[in-house]
Amino acid sequence: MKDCKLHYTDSIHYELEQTSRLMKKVTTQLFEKLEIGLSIDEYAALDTVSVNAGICQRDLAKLILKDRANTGRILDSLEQKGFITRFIDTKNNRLVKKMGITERGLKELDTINKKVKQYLESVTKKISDEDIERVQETLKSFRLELEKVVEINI
Amino acid sequence: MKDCKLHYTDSIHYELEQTSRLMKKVTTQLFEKLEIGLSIDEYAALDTVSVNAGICQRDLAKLILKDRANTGRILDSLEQKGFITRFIDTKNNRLVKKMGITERGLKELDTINKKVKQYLESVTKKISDEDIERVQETLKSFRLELEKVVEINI
DNA sequence: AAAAATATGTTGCATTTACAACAATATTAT
DNA sequence: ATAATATTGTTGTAAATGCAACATATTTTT
Repeated sequence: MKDCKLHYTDSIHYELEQTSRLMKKVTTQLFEKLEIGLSIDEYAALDTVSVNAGICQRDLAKLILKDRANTGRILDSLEQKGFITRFIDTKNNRLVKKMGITERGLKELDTINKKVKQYLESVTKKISDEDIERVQETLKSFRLELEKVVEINI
Repeated sequence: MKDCKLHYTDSIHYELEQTSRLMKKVTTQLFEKLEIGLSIDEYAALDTVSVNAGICQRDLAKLILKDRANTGRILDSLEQKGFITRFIDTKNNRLVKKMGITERGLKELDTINKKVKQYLESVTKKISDEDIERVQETLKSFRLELEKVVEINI
């Protein structure tokens, strides 16, 4: 049945989407099993805020690649749980909502990282660090190429 | 602000999810621009059926990694457009819905492939074939590891 | 033979997600 | 100075997605 043409299930597009989808599933299940009170998206946002203190919402949206609407909603939840604080400030003379992680947020982040670390490592330990790194680098240049082509308006 | 811990935006999880999301966006925009009358998911299903004649719905769901419900809906659409035919058959003595691609479906698939090919190649041409292949292989073993861990019930 | 478990597909619903429209403010162009 | 454009965030809505429940039929267990 197979011919020499490149079919969907043989493409890098397929491999990427499937792996990414699976990874998300694994992580979601892990978060549920460990009874972590945050969604993965909330965790990703919290972690990103923790290393980018004073970032504004739109810039965060670009980093976590959600649109502005969803980023705002995720932050609402994190703020309501007391893990971040938001404050009005200016960036290029424009009013923006900046944010920072709270003490409680830092503590929570640390707890989650400790809980999750060994589980996530068990998934990647079968693959050599070199391979992981190489994949990550290639993916990044791939992603940067994609960014040139895609029309995003965040 | 950065410390030596591995943060979300430095992880392979991040790189995978972002690249995959971007790729989907690029492909969706491409399909719209070229006025292709199928969604990417429909295209993926159609292409997969074309190389797996007589596959049943559940097995297809496993390949395209959608759940049974969505796979059924995608196939409804493809059948309604006349690109596949479905028929009842048995597999291990159980009644299943099998399917095959129609003449029209084959023609459509060919048209889409011709339209899309050069555009998709332009995205990956900046990256060497070796790198692409290596990434694909590593992703596959990564995905297989993930499959051992995740609980799927399709 | 009856009951329990398994395989397959469909339906309904709740969540997630993206996109468009809007509001408010600041900058740039005319 | 006034109008047009750009930046940022919020709200509303429609589409996609996954999950649980159901329906049907078959196999396995008791």
